Amino acid sequence: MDREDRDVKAGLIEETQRKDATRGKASPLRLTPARKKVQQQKSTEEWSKVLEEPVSISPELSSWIKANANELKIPQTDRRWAAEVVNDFRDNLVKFLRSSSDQPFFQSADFLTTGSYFEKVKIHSPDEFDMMLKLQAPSRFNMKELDEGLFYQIDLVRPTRGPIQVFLLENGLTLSSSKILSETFRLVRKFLKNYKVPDEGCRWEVNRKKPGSPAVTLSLFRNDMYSDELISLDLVPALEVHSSQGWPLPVRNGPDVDNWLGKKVRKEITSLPCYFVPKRMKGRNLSGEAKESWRISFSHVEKKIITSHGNKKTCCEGKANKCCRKRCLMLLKSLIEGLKQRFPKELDPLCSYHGKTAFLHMLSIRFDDSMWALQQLPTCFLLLLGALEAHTRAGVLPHFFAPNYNLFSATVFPHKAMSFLLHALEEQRREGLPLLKPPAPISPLCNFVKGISDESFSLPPSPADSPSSLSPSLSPILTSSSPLSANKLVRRDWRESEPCSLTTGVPQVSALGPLCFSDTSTDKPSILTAVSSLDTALMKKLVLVFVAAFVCVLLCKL
DNA sequence: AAATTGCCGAAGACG
DNA sequence: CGTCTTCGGCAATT
Repeated sequence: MDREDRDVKAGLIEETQRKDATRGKASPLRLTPARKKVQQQKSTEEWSKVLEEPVSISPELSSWIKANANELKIPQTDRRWAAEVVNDFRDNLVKFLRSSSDQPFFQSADFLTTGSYFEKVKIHSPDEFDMMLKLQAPSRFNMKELDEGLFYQIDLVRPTRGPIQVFLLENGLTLSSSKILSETFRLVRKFLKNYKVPDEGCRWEVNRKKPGSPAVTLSLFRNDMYSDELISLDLVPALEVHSSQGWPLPVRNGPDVDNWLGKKVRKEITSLPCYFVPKRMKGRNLSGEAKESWRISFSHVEKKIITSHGNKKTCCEGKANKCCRKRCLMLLKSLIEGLKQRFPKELDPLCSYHGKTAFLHMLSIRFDDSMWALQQLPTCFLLLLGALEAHTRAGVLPHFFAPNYNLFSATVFPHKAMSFLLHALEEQRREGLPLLKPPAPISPLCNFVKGISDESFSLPPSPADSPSSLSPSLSPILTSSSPLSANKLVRRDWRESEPCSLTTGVPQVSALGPLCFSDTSTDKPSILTAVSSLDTALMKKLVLVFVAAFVCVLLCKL
């Protein structure tokens, strides 16, 4: 531990020296355009704090962060099975849409894979997938800004008789986001009627439409009667506006990446097409057009710049140049998930995109690869966390591509939630980041269960084998009390029973939750996994209750 | 011209 | 640590 700490400190000093010596000019944190831009966006003092205050970091905290960073990867057995199921769905849906004369506008559809799984920053388990269903725009559009560069009304430049016609409002020009979305729902449902999942033990279900969501969300279940969601897949129809038309005016300049990725890359980025997803603006009493608003999407660009994130070409080439950028984002996502899991109601407006946005801003400011050396992961992560804290404190988090849009504005992120988040973040920092959660204190019971399922069902390497290896880790042991996440499986249940977690809050679970999932199927592997997960769940509950009772007794005696 | 093939980089697994 | 493998992405090819 001492050694590690020395390494970290040595790394820090080294970095400082290099910065001062080899880049004789001003420190990047002072005078660069990026810095100036940020200063315009938010208070100077906040950023000075975030970026210049030396981060003091205890050896314990350092190794805690490192240990957690190693717990984020997704196991290959799970990944393999999930990839097979998801890819098969995708390929067949595309085939279906192309051959579907029923809806000509969707015949040109193609997939664009986005989101954290495909950015290789998905953590813990391949249980969430995001895909955009690209829809080719047949002609030119007027993109009328509705809200700070993020929401638009989309009108055809002139009337058309093309297949897009059925998705226009009465004026014959305005493209209706709700009509496109409902049609996507209809087509997906129609597709599923005749679609067979490669793993016969499973089925896809279309979730109910959520107001304001641009996605058709599908859940993969095992065929047991009370099965839990194994995979959630977001399918978002995305209108592709051809690159020849350029990005809409409010975002025309592209993101602030000149120092980090270079002007040339920014040009390349803005010459890509842009996409619009059928997302309604938030707010009551919207006008007719505002109800049909579209949100501009940069998922494809985000994916590009996260996968090729280096300031120099050599970043992450070979072992010596490995950087810790992605690991930092993964850690931040993990913390955000942890916070949301513990405070589902209070932190409902918080999502991983806030973390991603803070991350992107951070990359554009701390642009040099040497600042992200792998050994400096704890420092870098704490800086990133500090940046999120600063954004929270200021109530300002500009969208990375539409900087006039504040993701932390009170209309989308209520003050109450904002100050709760600030408190929660400060508390996490104070307490040494307990919600990053421990490096698998894997309970013996867990191993025992896993051992059983692995050994007694070492089926031949067939589709049937994979789910049984996936299920134990995905089993629904505790479910959150939040209605939003109630149907979402909650993994790494032991987090709830960590001693440290008891200091920050009572686990928000129903003590009888697992009983609801008791399962009476005839399928062998699923019986096993259901029962074993029930066992672990009950055991953990019992332990928790026992500990609580013990504490009570102690307190009473005092 | 839809579908197959091969190549490469990223990252997990394993010794 | 280094090596092997898998997956995703791309484009050439048939």
